[in-house]
Amino acid sequence: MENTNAISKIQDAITRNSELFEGLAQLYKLFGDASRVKILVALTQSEMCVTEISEFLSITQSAVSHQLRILKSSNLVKTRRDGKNIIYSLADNHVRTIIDCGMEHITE
Amino acid sequence: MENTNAISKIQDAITRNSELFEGLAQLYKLFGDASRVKILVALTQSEMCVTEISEFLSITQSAVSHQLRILKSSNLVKTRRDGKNIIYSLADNHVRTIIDCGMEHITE
DNA sequence: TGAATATATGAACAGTTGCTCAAGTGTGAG
DNA sequence: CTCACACTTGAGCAACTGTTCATATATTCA
Repeated sequence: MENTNAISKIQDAITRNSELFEGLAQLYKLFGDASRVKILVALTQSEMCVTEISEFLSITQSAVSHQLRILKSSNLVKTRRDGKNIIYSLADNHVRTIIDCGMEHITE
Repeated sequence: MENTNAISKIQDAITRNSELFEGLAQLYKLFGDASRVKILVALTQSEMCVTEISEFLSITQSAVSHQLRILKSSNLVKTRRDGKNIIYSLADNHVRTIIDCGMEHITE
């Protein structure tokens, strides 16, 4: 049964790299919420402060702040202070790539 | 304030395409679970039946079946029957691309 | 310093998710 | 037909998520 054998090699590989795929799922979970995706998409275009973001999402500033905290602690966005404002921007270019990748699947 | 104006254009664009980004989030939600990611990764290597999948995930065959139903109704996987078995495979190549895309972010 | 603005944080709560268990459907072998 | 095997389905439930509300912190300006 060489076919079954090939499959058990795949299964082994996945079992061995279990943590890696859990990390992958964890990453995708961040993109799996409409508010967060919209925030990230907005930030691909320009850096923004919290108030600006909460203006176009129909959720409170508090909710935006909660989401931004999640995105920041996952290193998808970074911050800098500008007077009273805290300006959020993408931490790296992977975010753009990942969004584009998903968009391609959807808009086909 | 031309900068604020630029930002409100971004905000408009996101508000107008709101449904699109909700779809994007919906897509990523599918990849946002370790069991599902592992299933999808396995299927990038070879088609497999339900029992084979449940062998390397430490969850019951029933749980696998539930997840496969989600993946199938979202058109990420397709099925064919072979005797008593139902063989699952990827519905298209976007799944591979999306997984690769995420892996690149993680393994840096 | 005190008021106003911008953001963060914690508690609480409704909605969702992924699992298990039990029971069901479908297929092939004897 | 009946039994065994492969898979599906629905109910139930514990855990998790995203939001709101109330409150706290930080900065600027008068």
